[in-house]
Amino acid sequence: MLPWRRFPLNEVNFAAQKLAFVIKYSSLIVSSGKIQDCDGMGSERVDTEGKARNKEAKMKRRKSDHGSTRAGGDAIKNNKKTPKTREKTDLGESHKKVMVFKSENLDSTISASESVKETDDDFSARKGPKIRRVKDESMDSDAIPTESVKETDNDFSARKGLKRKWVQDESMDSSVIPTSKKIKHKLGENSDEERKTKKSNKKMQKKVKCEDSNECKKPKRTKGEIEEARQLKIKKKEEEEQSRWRWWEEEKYEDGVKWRFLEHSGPYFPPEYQPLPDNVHFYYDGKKVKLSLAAEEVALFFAQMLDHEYTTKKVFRENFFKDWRKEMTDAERSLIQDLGKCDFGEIHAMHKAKVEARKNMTKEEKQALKEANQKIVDEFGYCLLDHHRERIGNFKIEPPGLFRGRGEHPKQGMLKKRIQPEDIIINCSKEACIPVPPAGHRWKEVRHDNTVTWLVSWTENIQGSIKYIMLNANSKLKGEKDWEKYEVARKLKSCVDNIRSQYRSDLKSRQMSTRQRAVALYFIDKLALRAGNEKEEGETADTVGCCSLRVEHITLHEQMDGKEYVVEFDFLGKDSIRYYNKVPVIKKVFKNLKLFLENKQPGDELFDRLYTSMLNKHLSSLMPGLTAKVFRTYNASITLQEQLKELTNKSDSVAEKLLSYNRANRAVAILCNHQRAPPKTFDQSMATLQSKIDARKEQLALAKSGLKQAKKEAKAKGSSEFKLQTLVERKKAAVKRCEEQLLKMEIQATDREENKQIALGTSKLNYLDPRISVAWCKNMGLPVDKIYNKSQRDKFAWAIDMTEVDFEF
DNA sequence: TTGTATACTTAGGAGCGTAACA
DNA sequence: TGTTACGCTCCTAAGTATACAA
Repeated sequence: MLPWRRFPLNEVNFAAQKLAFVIKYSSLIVSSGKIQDCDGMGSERVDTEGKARNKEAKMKRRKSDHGSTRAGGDAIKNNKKTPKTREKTDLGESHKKVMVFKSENLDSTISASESVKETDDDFSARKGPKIRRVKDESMDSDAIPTESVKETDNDFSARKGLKRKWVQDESMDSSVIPTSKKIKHKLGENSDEERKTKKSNKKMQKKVKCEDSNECKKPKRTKGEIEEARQLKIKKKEEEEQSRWRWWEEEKYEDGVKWRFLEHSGPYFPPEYQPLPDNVHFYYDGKKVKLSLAAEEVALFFAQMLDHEYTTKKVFRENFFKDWRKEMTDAERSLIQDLGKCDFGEIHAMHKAKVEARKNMTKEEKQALKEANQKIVDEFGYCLLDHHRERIGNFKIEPPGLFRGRGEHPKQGMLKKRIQPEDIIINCSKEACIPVPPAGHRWKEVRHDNTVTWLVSWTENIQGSIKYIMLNANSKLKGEKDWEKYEVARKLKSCVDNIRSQYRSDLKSRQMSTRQRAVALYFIDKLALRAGNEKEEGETADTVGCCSLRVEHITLHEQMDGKEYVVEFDFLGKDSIRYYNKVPVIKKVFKNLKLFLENKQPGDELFDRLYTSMLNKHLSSLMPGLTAKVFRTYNASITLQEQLKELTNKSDSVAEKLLSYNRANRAVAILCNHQRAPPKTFDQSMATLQSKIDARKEQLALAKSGLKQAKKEAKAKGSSEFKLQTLVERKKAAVKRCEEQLLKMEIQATDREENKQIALGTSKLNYLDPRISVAWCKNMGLPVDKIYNKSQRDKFAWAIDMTEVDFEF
């Protein structure tokens, strides 16, 4: 049976869930929908007072906890501070029994002999005075034997260890580096030209379309021309391959040094604001008002967004109006007091017309625009890093506009100010040509720091955070980091069993903070949750990760859906994406969670004695370089590898193999909760596809009855009738064709439905060791470009080049 | 020791171009 | 030939992790 057949159309809504059953960690199903609008759930549940209280209490505890380590453990503090909790720590009869961990999945790491006993004594010890004498040894780095972290020959760190002392290459001298072309900053220079061209072209546009439609047509290419183009493509590919910097064959610099020579053209600034044309007006309270340039520009930002839901949100409108008024003159400010009385209609219409015009540009206009953009890329889009020309990822300064935070962001609608050269810090080599600032301007600073990878930085005004211009994903600096990331994750593979044993035994630690750490680690490992750093309140949307989970985010069920000890998670994670999951956990985790919840309000922190910094410090003591994030990479990659093994056969067709690859990828995306908003036209396109399927089914039925009829006639008139025999053959072929088309459509429908809310790209680009995919392609006899597009192949060039068929993550 | 700054990765959406299809 | 769906690129927000200064 083909894999897709496992999910017939009428069950596709459950496809993602079903798919999750084939994942090793069967409890990882995320059966949620995505929250587009954080309705009551978030805001109702958020007990802001509780959060503030929480934070303060946590801070105090942080101080006392540090002290308590010396004083004999935080259990004492716990007793002092929360007597009620202490009274309620009787975990019942079950703790008198010997507990044996279920031997499945993650749990399998604990053997029967390792099963943990937890008796009332343990708890009374935690409660009683004895604890005062108990030294906290749980943080002892010896807990995991260092021998367990073995390095293999191909280990990255081993490679690091073999570091060759960097010999100053004479050719790196700035005098030898070809001087970059004269760097010229054209603050908005292009836009004028473009606008003029567009204007004149616009007039001609319809004429050209009607009169010269024949000229616009591409002349049909001859066979020779097609072959020539093919050869050219191959040649280009070869050239590209030859000119590729094979940095993975070179030695790394000493720690911290990122480059020896760096030269670039600086950032590309967005065009200056162009005032509204005379026939476009803003109205306040029904009266025409001519705004100052600064106020007009901000009004345009708002008008441009009128079709977006953002502009209907109270917070967005209030923030916008507040910031807009700051840009107004005194007179404007005293006049414009109510956003509801503002009429941006004409400005909005002008913007829409511009968008429409851009869509309707002629081929020539589009080509001219493309060339102009290419020119900008050529000038600003590359830098010289050591000997090599590297592509820059984001060389354009972010244009001003209204801040679009995700979810219920308290700062949405605020004005994102225009960045000036005076805000910009340039980073390049001392020997390099320093980029020239736009005429009449100067840079904030020029520095020469080769321990960082950024070329340009500035501080944005919304959150006060620093923005950077860095290299493209296919660059050495990014690739090397990526490789290193996967090597650390691979290293975790060799010691994950020990780490799991450790946190399992920590589940019955006498120290509350150690228990909390153990439960958090259990979640991070089992569910691939993010660490959950602390966030400044009121600065961002109310989202959480593992360590910042609050009481309101989990519900405990002793029994649920026929399973024991189920934890129901419901919270907003990164980007305000909802995480909803019902997970059976081991009894010890469940009991601990019960304990952590005691005497807490919904807005209180679940892990009130845990910080990501503590957690990571502990993890790095278990394995160098280990942080919470590494578990996500490790579990994602190992899941892909296992799923590929499970789902694919060498005898499968190419289509089947690719479907299996996507399914394995999808399993990881579900694990990591990578969701996307269903495409706007999803229902419509599914309906269209379904009607096509129905039509095809009818067609098939007709074809089948036609075939039956033809066979009947042929039989009646005898097999010698040649014409009738041909007709039968033709009908047979029609039926076959119909069936194949139907099959194809059904696969398409299933695949589309399964992918409705799942984003595969994020895991593919950030979590899946590319060497697994490359080795799989080699094993399956598939070209890598079946699974990686051009830019992905560039990003993973190191993996494509070095991976052998027998690679194991 | 703790808060803050900094550097970097991870993330989903918008918009555009193009392949597939009727 | 026109329409539609989808893949790709760009954009920038939102995380993680750590270095550093008070």
